Amino acid sequence: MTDAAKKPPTRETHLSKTYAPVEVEARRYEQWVADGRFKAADDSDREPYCVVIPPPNVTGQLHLGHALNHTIIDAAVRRERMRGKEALFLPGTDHAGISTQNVVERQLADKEGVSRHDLGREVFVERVWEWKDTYHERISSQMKKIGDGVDWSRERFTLDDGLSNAVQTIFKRLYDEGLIYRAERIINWCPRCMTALSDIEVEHQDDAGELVSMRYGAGEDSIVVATTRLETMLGDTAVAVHPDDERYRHLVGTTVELPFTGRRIPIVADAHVDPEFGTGAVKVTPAHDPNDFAIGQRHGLDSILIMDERGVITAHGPFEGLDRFEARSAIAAALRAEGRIVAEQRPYMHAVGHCDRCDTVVEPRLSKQWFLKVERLAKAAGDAVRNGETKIYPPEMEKRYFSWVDNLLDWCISRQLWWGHRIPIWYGPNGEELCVGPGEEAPEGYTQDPDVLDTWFSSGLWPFSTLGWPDETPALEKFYPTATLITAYDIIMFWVVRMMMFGTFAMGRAPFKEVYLHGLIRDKHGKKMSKSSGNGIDPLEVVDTYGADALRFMLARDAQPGSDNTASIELAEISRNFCNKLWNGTRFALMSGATVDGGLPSEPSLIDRWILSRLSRTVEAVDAFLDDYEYAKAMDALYHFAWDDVFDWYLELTKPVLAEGGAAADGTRRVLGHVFDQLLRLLHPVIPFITEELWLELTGGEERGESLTVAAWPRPAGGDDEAERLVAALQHLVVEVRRFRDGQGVKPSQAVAASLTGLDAAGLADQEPLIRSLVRLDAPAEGFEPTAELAVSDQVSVALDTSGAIDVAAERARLTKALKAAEKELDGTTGKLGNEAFLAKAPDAVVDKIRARKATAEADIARVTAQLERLA
RNA sequence: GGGUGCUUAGCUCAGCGGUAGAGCGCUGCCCUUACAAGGCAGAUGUCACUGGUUCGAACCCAGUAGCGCCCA
Repeated sequence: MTDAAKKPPTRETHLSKTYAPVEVEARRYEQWVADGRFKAADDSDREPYCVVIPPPNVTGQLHLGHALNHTIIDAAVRRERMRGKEALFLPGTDHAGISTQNVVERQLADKEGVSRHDLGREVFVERVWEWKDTYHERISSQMKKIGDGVDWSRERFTLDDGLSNAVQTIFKRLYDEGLIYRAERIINWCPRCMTALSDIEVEHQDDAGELVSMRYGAGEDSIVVATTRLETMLGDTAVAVHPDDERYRHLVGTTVELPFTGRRIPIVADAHVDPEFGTGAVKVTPAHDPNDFAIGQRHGLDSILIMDERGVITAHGPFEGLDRFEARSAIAAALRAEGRIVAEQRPYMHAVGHCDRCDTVVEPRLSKQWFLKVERLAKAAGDAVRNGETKIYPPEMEKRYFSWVDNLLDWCISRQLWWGHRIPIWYGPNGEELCVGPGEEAPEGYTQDPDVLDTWFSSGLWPFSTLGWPDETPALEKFYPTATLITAYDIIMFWVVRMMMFGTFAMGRAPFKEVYLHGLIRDKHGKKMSKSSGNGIDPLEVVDTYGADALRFMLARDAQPGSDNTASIELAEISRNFCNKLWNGTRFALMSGATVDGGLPSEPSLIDRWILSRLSRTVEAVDAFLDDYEYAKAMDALYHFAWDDVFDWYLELTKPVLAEGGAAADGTRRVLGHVFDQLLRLLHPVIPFITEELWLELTGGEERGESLTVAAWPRPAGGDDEAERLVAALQHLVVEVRRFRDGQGVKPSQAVAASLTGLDAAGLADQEPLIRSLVRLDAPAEGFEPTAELAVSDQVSVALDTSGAIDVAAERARLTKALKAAEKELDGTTGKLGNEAFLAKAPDAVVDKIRARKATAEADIARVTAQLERLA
């Protein structure tokens, strides 16, 4: 035998002693992009797998919620790429109309002291584009840092030419089908953003206001109404009561004088009035309240706007020029002076709508706006899920989806902004209205509607506009409908429903086969993370400190369908530790001569069979979990396989074998190489950087232009029950001996003479040298006199000479405890088996199991009792 | 007010009808040349409460309380 065959070949590695992510990550990402690893082809024969990114706001920055979202998407796409699909993670950003315009306006005001009106529309929009270009770079670099494997050549922006064309195209189609119309309605108006909002851009918060009851008119014919928005009384055009309300029946049809205005307003009967609320009489302000508007329509009442677009009172009279909240107090004072205030309830908690962009109290306001008629579109969007065309994960989220799609009201799509897609409607000199499609021109003398469309109108087209629609592009042909949409559940109504509506309308097919809705990120106290509450964790800081892989692993190992994620910096540290363990485990395997050359041995040893079986079971589990978006469970399975099976046991078990050298060592080195090869593949979708670095080192594939990004995803090779059973017995034996040694205060490094009996019967005879090596048991020398005997199982026992007095008390305490546990088990099982009803009704399998447990308990009691007696 | 979800070890969460689990934290021992960002061993629970169904309930049903989310 040559020296080379005898000694395990060790390998030089240039892997550092601890894992240094920052150095590895930037280099790897650049290489992947340079090698086109994330580029998808439109013309391949591979099955398509496409996920479009939920477009972040182009002028924003990524927070942990994005990091979670991107991790899940990226892991899904990377896995499918490894499974041989034509995988496309399609990136892009949206223009975020209101918030971007707000930010730029604020900056102009602060730095230059000018408003957008000073600059004019054209110049202002140019300035926003400059702003966009600057911030776009920030988003892209953040995505690169967290490892998003996107096809950068396909990146889109909601305001780019192609997507603008898509917006104009669908607008025209919807308009021509009568699904887009202009109407005067009560809409949500933000007096600060000075634009209309859709219903879902209004956030309701419970605010402490006041409920004021006041008397209109005087004497017999007077009536008391209550309101939280006192200032709107200037626009009242009626008082309404329920038609069956006896208290007011005599007043219906009469009029009452409205204070300050000199107007007489009618008292009308309307069945929608709740006679239980307040006095049962309500003031009616059709121009400033949706319910009042409906009453106004039914009774032919006037609508009087009393404020301008900034919320300043315009009604003639003493309150003109006051802000709406100043007017509220001024009117209260004036009413009080006239003795009209009947009651005041303060504080009065009630839901108040706020602008979700700037938190200003929203003013319901009569206004002429463009609307999308949603009934038909929403029906199709709902049906796509009902008939299984699109499957929602987790299924509980369907309820949330249906509750939106089935109760949708017409969508106000016009915004009084300059940053966005301008509405393609032109008005003629004689009041003509013309919708201009792509490539068409409005006639001379026409002027375009000044408003732009809601940002969500363009993001609703995202799954097909980004693939080239309305052109029939190869990309659209290949990748639509996309495989899955992955996004947080709080965006169902904003985005998911709208893409489903537009997708079914424009394409005739729903845009996704599956929708996976993940949770939100909260801090460790369960609070939603936000900048304002100061509990936000910046994902880029985590990347700089612990690495992108640690960030991704942290997020993925906590991602359970249907529940929110808790994040804290400690969790990132735990994940970093896992990466470091993986690094060192692989480094050790390499130094031990792990190799992927030569294939697996034809007759693997018991421990090799065992780890291959564990590997196969792990592959099966991981696949099943990932197919159901069970990331937390998949990560848990991998974590335990890696750390418990591979690092804690297998590496230790191979040490003596490899030190011995020879044919056995040669086989083990190949199994070792295979196990790490497969483990790194399994982990790659979630922690791509470190796995790529290690895998290339293991396989030497870099010179051959290989990459883990396109390596084949593992397949289960089959379990080995016998090997698992035998190694479990071996582990049990090892743990028992260690526990005994520990209890006796024997140092781990101290060798102890011992004889082992019964290994044959346990099927572990061949493993004796391995066992001795693991727990430092020397062969008994001549004149061996054991001082203690350990009954490890029915079959195996270990006699040891601990070279000194046995700590009888410690051992007795331990055995007594074991005895008590066994007795409790015996009691429980005996009780069950003595129960006629249990024997009669429980399934046979359960009864058998209880019988087996009883037998085990009895054997344990006998064994432990004997040992206790021997100790005495 | 209407929906909806949650309550399991100190913390974050799995388990969802047949021996209560994981990670972190905690205790003791160990710098055993892969890793102290580590190793070995160990302790830890009236599974929110009250009833019910069942041979058997953390798990199913009903109610109560607390917390959260969505919508008005």
